Amino acid sequence: MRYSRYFLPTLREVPADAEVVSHKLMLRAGMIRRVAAGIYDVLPLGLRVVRKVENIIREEMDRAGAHEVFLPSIQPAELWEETDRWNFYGKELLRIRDRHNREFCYGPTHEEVITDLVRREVRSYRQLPLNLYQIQTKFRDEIRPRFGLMRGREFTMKDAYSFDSDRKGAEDTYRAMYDAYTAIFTRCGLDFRSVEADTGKIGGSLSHEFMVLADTGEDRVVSCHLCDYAANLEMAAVPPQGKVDTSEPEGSGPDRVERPKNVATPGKRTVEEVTAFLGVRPQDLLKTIIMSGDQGSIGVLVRGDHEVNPVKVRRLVEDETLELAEPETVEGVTGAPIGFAGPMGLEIPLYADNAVSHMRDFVTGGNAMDVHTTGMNISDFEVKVFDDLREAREGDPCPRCGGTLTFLRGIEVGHIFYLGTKYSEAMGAHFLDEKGREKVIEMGCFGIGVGRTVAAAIEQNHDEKGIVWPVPLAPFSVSLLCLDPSAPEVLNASEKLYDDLTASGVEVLYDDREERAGVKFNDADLIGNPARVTVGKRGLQEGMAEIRLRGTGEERKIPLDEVVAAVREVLGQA
RNA sequence: CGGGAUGUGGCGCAGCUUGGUAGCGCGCAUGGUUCGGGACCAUGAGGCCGCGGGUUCAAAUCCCGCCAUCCCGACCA
Repeated sequence: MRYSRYFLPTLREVPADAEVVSHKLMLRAGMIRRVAAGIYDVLPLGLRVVRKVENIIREEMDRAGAHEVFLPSIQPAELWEETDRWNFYGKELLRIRDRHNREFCYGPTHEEVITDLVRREVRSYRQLPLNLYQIQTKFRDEIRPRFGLMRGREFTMKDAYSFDSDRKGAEDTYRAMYDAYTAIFTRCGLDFRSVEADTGKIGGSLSHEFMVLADTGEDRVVSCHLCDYAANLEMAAVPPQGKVDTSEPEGSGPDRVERPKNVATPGKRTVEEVTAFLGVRPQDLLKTIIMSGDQGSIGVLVRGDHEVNPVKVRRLVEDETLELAEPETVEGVTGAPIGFAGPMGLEIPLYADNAVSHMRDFVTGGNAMDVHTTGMNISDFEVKVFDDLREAREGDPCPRCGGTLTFLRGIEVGHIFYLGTKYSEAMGAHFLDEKGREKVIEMGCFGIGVGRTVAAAIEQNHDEKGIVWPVPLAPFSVSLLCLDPSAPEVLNASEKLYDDLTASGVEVLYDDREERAGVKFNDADLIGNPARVTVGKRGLQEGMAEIRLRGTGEERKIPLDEVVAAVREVLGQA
């Protein structure tokens, strides 16, 4: 591609509304432009990268036996009413009406549409298993779009939906997709981990996320330093330390040494304030967190130095709607403003983290303004269930092998789910098995954020000068710089190299512009193609061009007629 | 949705406090000199100052309303 005829508007200065590096660099490198909040134009250079990711995905999905389809972006409300998601998906679902005033939405995901297709066409076990995927634009009206393609409202996603005749088949499919995802992100040249994940609103019971590791990632990942255990922080299990122990403390009963005693703690609400004021350690304090949801309010008890993990609570209580309670709710339940809640005398069910069972003579809120209670013990209130309810911390033991957990940051680029029959049941997707019995189809769904993968690749691979593309994702393999197009010998040598490289199948961005050398060098660094070939008067006097690697900065002089071979060699190993 | 901030040529910003009809850097165009890491000189094009209303002889500047965008929290690929 001749730069002089290409649409590649690079920017010297960073637009003020970009925050993260990938967003800044995609704007500066002329890959994307903003149209509205969370909605972008993808320019030719950006599209080349997007296509590389898509093609890798296609090849691996096809290899895994999936078939590509193209589904509507506009979907009728009736389908969403069948699964009740028309009600539950909330404001994130962009709803629209057509001229007949019929209700539609712009698809944020395609379970309904695909299940509708399959239920109409599949009636025999002989047609299963079936795995259909799409690479298309979806729209989620995010509360807060940000970070460019990382979290847009309109975005390109690969979604695969699998249909199996039984649970075992579905699990086989799940494993096949897991392997395909591993192959995809490996081929993209990215440093990633697969982690155990929460299934969230999509539902289902088995789930992994694929995380590209980057310090700037929004997600926290825990990983064992000994075994291959890895999980999203919100999923990371904390093994109980010793047996859950709710025995009475020594000297219990009427002649117990410590009795609950109220103390004045004016204005002391946080763990730090209370422990400092009373001169106790954070682990001697019991935090009482009020959560409320559709099924009412509950109290969650964790040690003062621990944090509640809401995902674990929701799963234990089986109420997906549980959230941290509003201040008014807390006052209603405890009779005190936030900061003074305690378990004693509360009339809501109490769930406690395992570690709480080992606490003795601790401090809690006094359920009254400016009051805390000391000398508390578990026998002073009734805990419904002890379970793992807290967030894992760096240094916690691994739930699988007893190793030590470390924390990483990652960007979620893929998510795979075993769905079970949630959608097939709601929508009546049945088939007849070999014995003629009607059964419900087992489903799975498997997503990859294409644009986000591109952004994540940049987050993981850049320096102060610009992008440093992994070879498989680079828009072009080589930036060929003609430093002096007005000098015939330089121009001729450059043109010949461009022709030769192109003829040998190398993707070349040929900078033939009338620009100063510095401009070309800087644009090449910004765009980040893996190799750079420079042709200038200086080298040409010795019959040489220079070849330089974007990643390492390694540079060599190569005789003109050996450049093509050298480039191919370098790309193979870069 | 709550909290914070910002809207001025394509990009980055100043001007606003103290109203007098818009300026700087980059980019763009033309000519010249340059030419291996974002050149220099000269000339020039380009702006409903986010939108609407109000105050005033006069509004980018003061007042009111709206819109848009960005940042921090709850969602997700």
